[in-house]
Amino acid sequence: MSHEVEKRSLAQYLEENNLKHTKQREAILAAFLEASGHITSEEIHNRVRAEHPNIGYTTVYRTMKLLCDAGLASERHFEDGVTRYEIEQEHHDHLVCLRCGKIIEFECAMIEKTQLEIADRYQFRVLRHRHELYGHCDACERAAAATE
Amino acid sequence: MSHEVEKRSLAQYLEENNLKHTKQREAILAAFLEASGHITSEEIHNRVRAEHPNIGYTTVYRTMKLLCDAGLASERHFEDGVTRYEIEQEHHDHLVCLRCGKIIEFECAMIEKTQLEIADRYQFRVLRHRHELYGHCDACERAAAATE
DNA sequence: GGGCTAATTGAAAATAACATTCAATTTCAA
DNA sequence: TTGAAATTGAATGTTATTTTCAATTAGCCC
Repeated sequence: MSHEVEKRSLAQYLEENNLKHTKQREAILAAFLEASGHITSEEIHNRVRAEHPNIGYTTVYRTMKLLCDAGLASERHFEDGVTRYEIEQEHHDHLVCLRCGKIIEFECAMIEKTQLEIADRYQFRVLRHRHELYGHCDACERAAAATE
Repeated sequence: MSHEVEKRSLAQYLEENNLKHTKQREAILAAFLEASGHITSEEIHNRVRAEHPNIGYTTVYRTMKLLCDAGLASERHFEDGVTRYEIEQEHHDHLVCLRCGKIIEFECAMIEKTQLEIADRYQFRVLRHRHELYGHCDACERAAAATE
């Protein structure tokens, strides 16, 4: 059994908030963690149903919201309008391929630092941020070149 | 009459694409430009109706899409899930206040440059990007402090 | 272990934002 | 002016997400 840390973290959150520990919540957490990031509710639902065929969409939505509140997941809105969830951990930013949808993560301390300087200039207190570069990944760029 | 440049720009786009110049399109463009950025379709619709009570939502949606194609506007998806349009011009990024919704624009050549270096590292071709810092603006931060 | 009560579930219906359809209207080139 | 093609807007369709509500379940108390 993996994801012990996250399971315990969820259990703690449930307990602290007088919420109940259900197999649905456990299953959804597992499915989400196994998928390793940037997953939609629909994808989570599909994965969960493989093991637990009668867990509904609704429960997936609700549970993902709960995982966000619990600090285990966070919502992301890329430019296709569908909400995706990612594992809440060290902050990272994204390269998003507009052709194949591939998502690459990156981090850059220099940019993070510059951001804060800019915010300072406007007396703005930064709580979180998003930084996404949209374009074509290597494979798609080659494919596009080959087609022309 | 202001916004002459944009009007001419739209007229040119319509002509080049064998599209027609209608008063609805002109009115929507004017309402959009007067609003100065980060506006939703609904807000545009409200503004347009003040002058032209029988222009429908549909026409606003379609026209905003057209203005995007024409390069006069561009779509933005902040974290509330509603599409907003902004005037297409020099690229800039955003500070978004989570309390009052205020949106401040900023630019930073250093960050732009660093971005490209990162993309290079992944053989990624950047077509566009978004960079948003979410937090509290000065006024809201003070308000929050006063409440506590 | 059984009872109890509040939390949870899931199917269905509701909502919100946006897209499409289609008949009626309008633009504009000839 | 005319007529074909584009446009409009009301209504309807979609898609993603949320709410409702009756039925079920978790987990404390005995």
